[in-house]
Amino acid sequence: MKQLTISIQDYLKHIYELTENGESASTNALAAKLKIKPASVTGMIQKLAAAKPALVEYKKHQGVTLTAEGRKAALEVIRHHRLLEAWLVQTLGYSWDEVHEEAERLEHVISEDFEQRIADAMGHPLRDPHGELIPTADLKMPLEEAIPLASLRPKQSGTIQCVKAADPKLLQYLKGHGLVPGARIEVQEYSPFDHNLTVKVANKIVVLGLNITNKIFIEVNPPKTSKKGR
Amino acid sequence: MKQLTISIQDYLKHIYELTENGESASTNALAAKLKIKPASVTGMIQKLAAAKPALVEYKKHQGVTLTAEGRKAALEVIRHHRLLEAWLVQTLGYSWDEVHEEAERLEHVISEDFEQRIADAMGHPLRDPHGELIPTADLKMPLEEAIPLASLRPKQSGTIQCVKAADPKLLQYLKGHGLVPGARIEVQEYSPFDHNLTVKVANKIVVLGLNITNKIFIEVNPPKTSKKGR
DNA sequence: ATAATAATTTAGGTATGGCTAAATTTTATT
DNA sequence: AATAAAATTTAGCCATACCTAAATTATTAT
Repeated sequence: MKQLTISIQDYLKHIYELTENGESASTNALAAKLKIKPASVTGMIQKLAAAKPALVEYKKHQGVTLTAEGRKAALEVIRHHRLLEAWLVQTLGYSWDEVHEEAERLEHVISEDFEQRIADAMGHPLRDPHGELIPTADLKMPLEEAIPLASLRPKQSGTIQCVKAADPKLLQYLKGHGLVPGARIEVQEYSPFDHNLTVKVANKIVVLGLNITNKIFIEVNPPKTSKKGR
Repeated sequence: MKQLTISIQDYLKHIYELTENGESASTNALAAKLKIKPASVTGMIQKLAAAKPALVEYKKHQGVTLTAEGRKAALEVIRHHRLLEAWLVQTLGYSWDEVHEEAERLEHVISEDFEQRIADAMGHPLRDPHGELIPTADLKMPLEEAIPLASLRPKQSGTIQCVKAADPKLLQYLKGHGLVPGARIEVQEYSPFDHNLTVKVANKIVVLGLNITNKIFIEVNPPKTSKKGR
């Protein structure tokens, strides 16, 4: 497979993220995510669909999905990104709200050799500093067991696995409340009208809106049934 | 100063290297170094000379030199490159013949923040793994005291400071003979016709041609005069 | 000094990957 | 079903940075 341009790598990565839920990625959504105009997106996806091994599946007015080829390429970029984030945090003391931007540029230029060296150096981590799963070296995405905090209800508890956010301000805010991967969390109240959740983390009580609870992913503790063990 | 394209950064870096000796860089030499056609170089240097703060000084058919602006930009890239080489060798176990290519791509995308973090982490090294001087944070190139091995004659001795070579094969060869920065070296014979030097390094004798002795830079020991101290 | 050669520049072309404005579809509303 | 609104595509432009071929200028040799 030939070397893809940085631009194409970016398209594929963002298409991957938009299609993770199984839906196809719309021109507009892609344009918004890439911060370019929709018309430019149309041009590029036509090119990606026409490529010799097609990288995307595309029919006019129906959005795009990745082909197997395209997905491989996307996972390669995502693997680079997440390994880099982990590595920058571990070895250069970046905080989790600073790494994204740096990794965003480095992900396109590091060699496979570099990728392997940092993966080895870190002992092949499963997740990046935000808790996002890192695609394996053979480019398969591990299965995510965690579910959105938004789907939990009072009495349920678990451990934060992943925080899907990039905005530095938000990340700083979350860290300030102890809402980081590894933290244990317990839902205390649910407000059905605004979908706010009152939760306990780090021995403190916080009320979180849907905007936030949708971005925090939890591995849920088994419900305590009548006190017989398992 | 606005952000320069990768292409422009590369031009400036190579112009810097070609003009270190004080001469101007010819279109042809630049083209050879950049591995592009001379016609393309002409176009670009015209653009660089016409830039709002001019980056190069250029008169038709007379080659280019850097302006103060251009030199700053070149030194920034070179600082990135050399810090990265040192960093990759120190933390990821790259060997000195492997780092160049990787640094070549990374140098254009790392942030100033990244630059500072690795410089701090390494304690602000003076030289990279080849012994090349690293421009300071305020973009001044330290003065090189070392002189080419080619200019030494029998009885002279010194320490290798720098090996100006990028070709991996050559670098491996040199390392195999102990011709690395820090090694002590003593000239034993000089052959005036082919300019070969017979030298002693690491307790072994090697004969080196001008191609090599021009690339190894030595900090010379003071001559042993009659045995009175200094 | 002239001719041959080498170096450099000009002219015109290509591929990438953006943009705007206008045309077309699709979707939603009445 | 007709129309309004939104999404998408087409068409035509622009900048970057490379290329080839031809023209020009410099340099070198006779």
